[in-house]
Amino acid sequence: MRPIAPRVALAPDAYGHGGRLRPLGDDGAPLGPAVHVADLIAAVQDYEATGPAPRWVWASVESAYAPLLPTRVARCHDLASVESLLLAHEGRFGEPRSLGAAWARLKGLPVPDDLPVGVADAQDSLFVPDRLRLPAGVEALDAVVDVHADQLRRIDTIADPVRRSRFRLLVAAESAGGLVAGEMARDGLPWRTDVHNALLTELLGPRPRIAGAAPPRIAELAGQLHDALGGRSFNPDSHTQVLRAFAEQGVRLTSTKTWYLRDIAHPAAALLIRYKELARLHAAHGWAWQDTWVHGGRFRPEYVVGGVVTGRWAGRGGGALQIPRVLRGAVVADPGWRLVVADAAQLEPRILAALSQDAGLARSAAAGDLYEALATAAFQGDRAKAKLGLLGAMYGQTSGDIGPLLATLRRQYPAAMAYVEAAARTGEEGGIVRSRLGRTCPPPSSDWLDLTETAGGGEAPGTPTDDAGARSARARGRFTRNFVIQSSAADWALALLAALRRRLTAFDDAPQGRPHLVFFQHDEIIVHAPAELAGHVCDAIVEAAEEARGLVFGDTPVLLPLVPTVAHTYAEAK
DNA sequence: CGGGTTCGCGCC
DNA sequence: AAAGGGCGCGAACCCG
Repeated sequence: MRPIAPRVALAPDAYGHGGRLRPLGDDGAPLGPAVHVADLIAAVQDYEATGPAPRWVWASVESAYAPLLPTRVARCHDLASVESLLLAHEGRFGEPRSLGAAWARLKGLPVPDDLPVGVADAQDSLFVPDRLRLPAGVEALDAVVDVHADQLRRIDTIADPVRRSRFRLLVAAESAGGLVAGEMARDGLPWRTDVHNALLTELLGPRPRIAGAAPPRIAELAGQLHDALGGRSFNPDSHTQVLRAFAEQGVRLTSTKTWYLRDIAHPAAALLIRYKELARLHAAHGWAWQDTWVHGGRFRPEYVVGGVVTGRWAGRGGGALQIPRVLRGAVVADPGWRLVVADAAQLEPRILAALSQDAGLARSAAAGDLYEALATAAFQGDRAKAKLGLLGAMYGQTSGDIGPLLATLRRQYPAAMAYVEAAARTGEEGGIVRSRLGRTCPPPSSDWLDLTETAGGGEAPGTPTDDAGARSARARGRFTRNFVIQSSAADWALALLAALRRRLTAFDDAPQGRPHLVFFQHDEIIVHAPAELAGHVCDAIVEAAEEARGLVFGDTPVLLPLVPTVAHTYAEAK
């Protein structure tokens, strides 16, 4: 018999199917000795099935959860993810986050760098245990126990009880995100290669027999482009050659950006726009992409939880978070199954309303269409202006005719505007800002010039150095201004994912099959579910969104609606 | 020749 | 319709 424990530290063996476990209390202190089990999956299943499921404490999803899948666990504490959150919170942004690095810091030993991401996938010589970066002779489980206790202690040092409990929520949500990411990477997104091929053939012509050859439609456009620009041969993919070809026709371009080309009267401009569209589709999501990334009817990208400083996820390989709209018809539910697609409408302005507690903006955010309500209240019913102004306020836009819109917002929604402007000022002055749950932005660094040096350098106003310093200060102000909103939106989305994942486990034993998350992109999710359960999944989504709102923002009138649609294909849902 | 940078565009 | 924030990625390009 095993002891009941609120937490269990887990470390798989370097080889084989066994591993070591150690029961822990909620304070991280061991409740008993470490035990070795020959069958780690069976041991984990036993814990999960009998008694309250513990919180598994492990080095990382990659090292500990991936080997367990498809066995699922209810909750975990992911040391690598939490180490990142804590380091940033402590003002030590970017230090190595592996178990070995955290352990070495704790013991006052030289800290190893993290291995670059993706290396283990490319090189067989790098086993998962090596990625932990522990010195030889140190038991992984002992390091897990020590680092975990230290992390709990560091969390406890957050003095303000509200901030401390929010940070604990962030830790739990980030860890749950790791579970979701691991599961989604394994399950994959349903992807119909026949539909994808039909779409490609329709747009590009038949797949070229010779690898590397341009598809017919692209070759044809390249020919027309040459003819339109004087017949001289040039590479339409080359920025500089395109500029030169246009110049030879007497058209001086400063850029080959699509939006810029739209205003160019020369007939070659429209051809180039179309060429670029199709060439990009072919290069980024064409047949070669499909060969690499789609197998067995599933697109299997990797997700990197917390891969973006704001807490958004990043993708690794395959452009998981950039599926082009024209290809969304290829995402099709299996026969007898449905896609439940849900996205959070107008999430970021709603997050601003909740963060700033601006009474007027909150009233608008209590409505179904925030921009419409905002327009009625302050912009004479002009929805476009309301949207433009609010987006400009959140992103720090200064150009265009936005000045009067910002002035209106400042007058009508002083608390909301003060909130983003305070964040911008903090960033300009070199300070740091945090999300609602405590995710911390990076300090000024190589990306932004050293502001203090510029400010204190005795430069006269108007010198080039001063201009550059001021420009970079404003750039960082725009970053921190957006950070507080984008990262708090990510907090909510992460809490939502965790809540939804937990609700979906209620259907784990459904005879038709288990509904599962197959896609997550910032403010949008897709659940693949048996048709009979799609309605229940919709309910679970709505409830999870509501739970996340309460967890992250407490009692707020601001709605953060997540609207589910049941569909056969992703394209249909939008 | 390979690695790093720039540009442009896909997504939110 | 773009512009402000955040990304990944591919092709071209630059450099040692």
